[in-house]
Amino acid sequence: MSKITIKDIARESGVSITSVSFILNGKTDSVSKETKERVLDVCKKYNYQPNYLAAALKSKSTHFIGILVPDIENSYYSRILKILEDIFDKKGYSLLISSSGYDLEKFMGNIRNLVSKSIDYCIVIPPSSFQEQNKEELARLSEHINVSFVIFDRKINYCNCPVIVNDDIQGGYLATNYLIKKGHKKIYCITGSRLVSSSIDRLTGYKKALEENNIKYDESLIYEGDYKYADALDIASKILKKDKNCSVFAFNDLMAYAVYKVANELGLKIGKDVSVVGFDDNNFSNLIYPGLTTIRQNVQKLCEAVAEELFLEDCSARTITIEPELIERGSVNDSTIK
Amino acid sequence: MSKITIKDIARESGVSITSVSFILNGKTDSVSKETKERVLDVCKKYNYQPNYLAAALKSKSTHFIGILVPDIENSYYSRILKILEDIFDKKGYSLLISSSGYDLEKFMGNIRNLVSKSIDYCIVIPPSSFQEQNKEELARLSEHINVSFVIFDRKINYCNCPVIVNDDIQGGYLATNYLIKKGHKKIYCITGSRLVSSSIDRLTGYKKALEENNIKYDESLIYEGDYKYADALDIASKILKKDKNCSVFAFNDLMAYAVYKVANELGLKIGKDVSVVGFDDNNFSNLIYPGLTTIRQNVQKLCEAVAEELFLEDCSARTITIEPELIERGSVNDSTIK
DNA sequence: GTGAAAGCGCTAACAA
DNA sequence: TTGTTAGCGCTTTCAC
Repeated sequence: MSKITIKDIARESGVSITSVSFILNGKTDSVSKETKERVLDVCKKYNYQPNYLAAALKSKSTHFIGILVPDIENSYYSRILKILEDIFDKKGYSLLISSSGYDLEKFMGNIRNLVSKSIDYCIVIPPSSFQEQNKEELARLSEHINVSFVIFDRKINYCNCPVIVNDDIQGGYLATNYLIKKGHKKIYCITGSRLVSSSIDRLTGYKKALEENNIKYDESLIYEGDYKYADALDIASKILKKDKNCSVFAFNDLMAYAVYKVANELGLKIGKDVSVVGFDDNNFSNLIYPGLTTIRQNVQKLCEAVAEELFLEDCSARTITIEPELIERGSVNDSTIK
Repeated sequence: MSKITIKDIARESGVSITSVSFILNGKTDSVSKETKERVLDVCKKYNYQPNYLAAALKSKSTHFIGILVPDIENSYYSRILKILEDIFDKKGYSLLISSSGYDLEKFMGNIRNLVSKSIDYCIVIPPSSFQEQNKEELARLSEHINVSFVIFDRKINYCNCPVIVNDDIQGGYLATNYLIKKGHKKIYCITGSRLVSSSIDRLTGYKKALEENNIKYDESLIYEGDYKYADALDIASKILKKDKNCSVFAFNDLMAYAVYKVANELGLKIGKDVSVVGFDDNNFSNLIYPGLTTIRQNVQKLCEAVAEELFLEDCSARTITIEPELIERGSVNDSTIK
């Protein structure tokens, strides 16, 4: 019942604690083979599990990585968590996940909480409400403690740490250019909040594609959404009622689904009457009918970059950008072959 | 830079370590107000964060709760994680999440890993491959260590710990009865693996509803799926090609989406030509067109029950069952008013 | 090749 | 009301 310790193992195998510790930690150069085997046998016999805490206390390394996401339930973040868990598991690290729920207060509290748990590293996806003023607290934290930070998925350039993001400009460009090549010239946008960098960048990419194709940018085609389904429903309704044969670039898949819904209700066919391109490539985008053509961020690469930068332990400010790709499915009609 | 400790605080405020410890832990009865204030000031000044690890090592309680889920990315599990995180956060516990990926080996390895991290409690959602033979190892683990286990979401009655599950029999009954009341008599089923308890129970509920309504059970209407989308596509295709105006009870929403997809491809309308009821109420089921009528497990209640049972620390075997509800949307036609 | 011993930062008797 | 002190289980230096 009572947990057995390294002391018990040492006593049972008739060696010192030191030897047991060495054997368990692979520092086996200075230990005879017989001793090693005997100790290992005893460990197995008693099903000995070293106390991680005590080891961490002494060695100053918990092998815990804290990660702050706005919302675990969001499939985009849960995908990231899964990949990161996989990557770090292989390196012997455990993830301490904290869901800050888009709330800034909770977010800062969660950081403090993680830090007090002696994490070695910290991956931060800040809520969109994260502002310049919070930089200071983050900086103070990382100064007072011995934790390397990395910012992920949000272009925040005023923190003294690496920032890893998707190339949203390129994503916006890819989506728009695809629609143009399919013969669409009048392309509506449903953006996210026009204050957040991802949305700003996607729009920049949109404009770039138009420009390259000599299409004039028309502000009246741009509708500001908030990356949520509900609001996008209203916007889609406005667009489709005005313009039954339109093409829409939704700045995330969720809002693209709203276009599907409204089109269905109006008896319009996606991929024939109306064309939609999304952004994210949610799991569902391949299940829906017709499949949603969308921009896929290279989440795997993004996560690998996070791990790489983190272990560099170089907290100078820099931005790493990962290229997205276009996933072609059936939600866009080809009006060049009409 | 170097982390400051309770010792530093004691020295700076001119009191003993004990007093600081007491003040920080709210055992303030035996400390004068002035001392308390002084110490607190010093703590704030130096931005002191107590070392959680050292405290845990001494007090034998880490306030970590381990949780094993088959797959973080699955929205059903990520929903559970979010709710559990919320519940336990309020009680001052942090979740150590482990994704076992449906693989039994990895699952058992993860349990051992969590245990070595000195978790206080452990919530287990076993992979479906979890078998009687693993009971022993689980039992051995919980014997050698001081961790209370709870099994969640899987009816495994041979472990010596509480089991919290949704009432799948009732769920199956609710879905089937609803279809019957809408005038459907010939109801196809796409089940999960007929070896897992959830699937067995849902089918039991299905039969119960038929019986109550004097409809004969017809084995040829039952198709065994595996809770995945891809396979369900084939099954849906078989069913719909044979029977264009049918009604289907899919044992989860994902497989219901497959019915949508196939119906769309065949030019059949869900909610008019073909009727579907799902199970789970995924986020997406309200976004799809038409909305999917489905069975919603009361995840909140399920999670609350988990917390409650866990803290009871009574590891006697018992099963707690939570009632689901039917969410009516537009995927079933009313053939009584034809 | 092996072991004694110091100490990581904290808690909580016990003493004063 | 406050301080002294003995550990928690482990790592690691240094001596044998």
